[in-house]
Amino acid sequence: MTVTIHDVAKRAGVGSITVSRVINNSGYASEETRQRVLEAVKEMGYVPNRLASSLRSNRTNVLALVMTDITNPFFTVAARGVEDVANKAGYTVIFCNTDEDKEKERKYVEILMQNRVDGIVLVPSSSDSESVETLQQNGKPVVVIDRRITEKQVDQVRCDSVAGAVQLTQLLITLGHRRIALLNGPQNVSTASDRLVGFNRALAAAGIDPSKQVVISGAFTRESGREMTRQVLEMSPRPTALFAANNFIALGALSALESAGVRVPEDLAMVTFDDLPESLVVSPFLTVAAQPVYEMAARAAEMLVNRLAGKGSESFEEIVFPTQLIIRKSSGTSIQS
Amino acid sequence: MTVTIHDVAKRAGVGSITVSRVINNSGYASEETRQRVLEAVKEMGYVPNRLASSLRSNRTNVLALVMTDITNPFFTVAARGVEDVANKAGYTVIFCNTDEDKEKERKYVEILMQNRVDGIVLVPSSSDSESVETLQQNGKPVVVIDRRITEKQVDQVRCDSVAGAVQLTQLLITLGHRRIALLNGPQNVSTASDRLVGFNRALAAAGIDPSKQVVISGAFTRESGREMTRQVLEMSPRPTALFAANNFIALGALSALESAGVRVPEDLAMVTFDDLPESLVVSPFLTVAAQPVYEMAARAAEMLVNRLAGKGSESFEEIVFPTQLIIRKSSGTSIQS
DNA sequence: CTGTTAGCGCTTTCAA
DNA sequence: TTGAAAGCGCTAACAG
Repeated sequence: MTVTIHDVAKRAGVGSITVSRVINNSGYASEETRQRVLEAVKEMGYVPNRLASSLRSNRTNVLALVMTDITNPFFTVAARGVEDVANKAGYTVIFCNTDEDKEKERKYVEILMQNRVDGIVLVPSSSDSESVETLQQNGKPVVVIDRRITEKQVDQVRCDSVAGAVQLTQLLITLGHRRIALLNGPQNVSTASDRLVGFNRALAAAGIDPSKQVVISGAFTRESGREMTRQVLEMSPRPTALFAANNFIALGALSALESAGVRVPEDLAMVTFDDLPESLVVSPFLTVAAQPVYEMAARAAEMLVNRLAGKGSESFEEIVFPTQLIIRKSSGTSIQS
Repeated sequence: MTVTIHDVAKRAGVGSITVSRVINNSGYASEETRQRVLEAVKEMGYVPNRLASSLRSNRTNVLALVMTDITNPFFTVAARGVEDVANKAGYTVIFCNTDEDKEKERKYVEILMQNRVDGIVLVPSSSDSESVETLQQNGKPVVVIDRRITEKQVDQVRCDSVAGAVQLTQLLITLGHRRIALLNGPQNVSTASDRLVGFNRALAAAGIDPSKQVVISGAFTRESGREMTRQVLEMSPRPTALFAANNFIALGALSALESAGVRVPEDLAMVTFDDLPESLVVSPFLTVAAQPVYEMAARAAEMLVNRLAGKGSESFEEIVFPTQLIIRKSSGTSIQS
């Protein structure tokens, strides 16, 4: 029924291992033999069976990127970063969405291990994710990206969320703001907790009591951003500035503010983490701490590829990229307080 | 080294086939045996090898979505539609980006066949894509989505681009526009050619000579949208309305218009195909012909899953969804011509 | 430069 | 309800 390597071998009048060598460009083969084999392959419409090949060789040449939500432009850019590097190194990439759900993450990791992917780039759904442990126990190289994981020996690539939050907060303070609301992500995600740390640090350094500021913890979603913003708008005195912990929260905030007729930055200043990709924005307006997502993802993929090639460093690497402060209109100008 | 099914079998004191049955919930197994097997599985940290399983059973339980660009929100929504349905049916989904490149598409299809995925949802990079033929020759079920393919017997799911373009064009005509510029995608993609057909049809029906209208063919990208818009702005007499053939072209147009200080809709009216996902838009502004992307993708996945379950219809199905005209501000009000 | 042998880990087939 | 034997298609290891 299906054409196998043996059929091709017979047709070409060679041994099947020779066909294997020609197909995979491994080992020697005389030019003449090579031609005959390739011809037979074409004539018979032979499609190598990677399942068999991988079973035997113990390599699939497949990597996986486990992330929270491909719907977020942040991650779709990350996906391209991983894919580009991986493809160049001869790997195919599989993408998985965990929706910030620990159980979904566990399931995907299980499936990936069953399918014997060679390595994994992981955006852990929460700080106490057990995926790294599971994977390492099974001898699968992992690189954790974007978020920290508690007490784990593992390769990591991420941005300096603390420093980025400090920059954004300092900017607002410099502009005269003394009541700033932080619309944050879930506490159990390191990017959220780190941004809170940076927020507090900048406030304290400026002699402002952090405990008197408004900090709301929600989800990294637009809907949550709207909801948190509504809460802020009902406060009195109302904060004069908003610090959104990621792009989706910022979009939700903008939408809620517009509904309420609150102008940015005239009535309320705003800053946020994560820039939106140029392709999706008509005219950039938000003051942001931008993360070099593509580079981070590409770097993570490189580390993985290197480990698989036996070229990785002995110890685990931890790479922290700086954020870039981009000041635009949403943060406004100095205010009188 | 690795724990195999035999190791588990030995530990549980049963035959390996029994372990297989318990793991896959196939065939009979007494409750006692089942418990002993599951215990052994857990104790030994056994991870079934799907490569071996698939090699033997000739099923991978993996589907693939081959699309042009996951960076486009249109496709990220489509991805979720396929994934949700597929997961529910017990399949994992692999995503591939072709970047509208025929060669890349060919390569991915090749890899997917080598990996013996069970079926494929395909957004063909161009109307003359040969992927369908290749896949069908290898007995792989395919469902073509979003775009038509010339002269092919294959399951298809898409939107009625002609009717959508007619609606958008009619709206502009009704508002008094007589000089409309169509910023289109590449000619060899059916959604582009169909939208041109609808555009012309609506004009002709209104007694306007289509051949006197401005039609530019570019790519479905933001950069191309900018470039085409610049061309339009230099024309004299300048068109009074813009018809963008997809969301990225529209975003590029908006950006170019803003740079040029041209206001929408006051100075120039605008309509476009494809709505942007709610999560990415602060306040919807564009008048669009919206496509039910998620539903289309889900339907395509269903067809595929059904075929694989032997429940598909005898003949090939062709499902065409209607577009939904959503009138917002960008199309403006009636003008005097 | 080429081939033989064996076996990767699982499930199908048949038998009990 | 359970098991033994065979083999899916390929490549590692060795030999020539």
